[in-house]
Amino acid sequence: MKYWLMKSEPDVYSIDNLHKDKTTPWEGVRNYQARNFMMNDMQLGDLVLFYHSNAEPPGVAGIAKVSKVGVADKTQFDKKSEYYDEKSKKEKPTWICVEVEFVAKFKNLVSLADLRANEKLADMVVLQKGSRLSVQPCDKKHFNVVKKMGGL
DNA sequence: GCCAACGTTGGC
DNA sequence: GCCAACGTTGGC
Repeated sequence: MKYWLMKSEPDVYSIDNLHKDKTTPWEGVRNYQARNFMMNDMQLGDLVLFYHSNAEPPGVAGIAKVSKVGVADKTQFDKKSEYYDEKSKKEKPTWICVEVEFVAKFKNLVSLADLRANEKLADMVVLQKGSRLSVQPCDKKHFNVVKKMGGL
């Protein structure tokens, strides 16, 4: 079982949206490194820190888990979508993602400042300089520290 | 709104 | 294959 951190802008899709929807396909990723993590490395049941980016304040809002793998991102075939990719073929979609399922919402958001203040998290990927990747691996020990900070 | 970091594109 | 130009991410 692996652990991950996935970023979403709460104005677009927040932990509350996921709570309401129960599950959601993680569509719209158009970065190969992020896609490859979803396509090659994620497995059913992997746990995910749900991170609110471009938020006030930014931080980890809760936990989700991988509930389906090998999901073709349907926005790549939707001409009206900003994520439309004319080069992608239906028989062999370029953009494969996963479906995630709501697990829990933190009582209190664990802000980026909180993460930075915890020395146990010093080498966590999301805290490294220039770490823009929207899907990134997370150490089990970091996951557990953040989970505890979130009150779970 | 600014800007650092980093990915992508395209000319050569 | 190099690299400059450009675009995007995302914190501040």
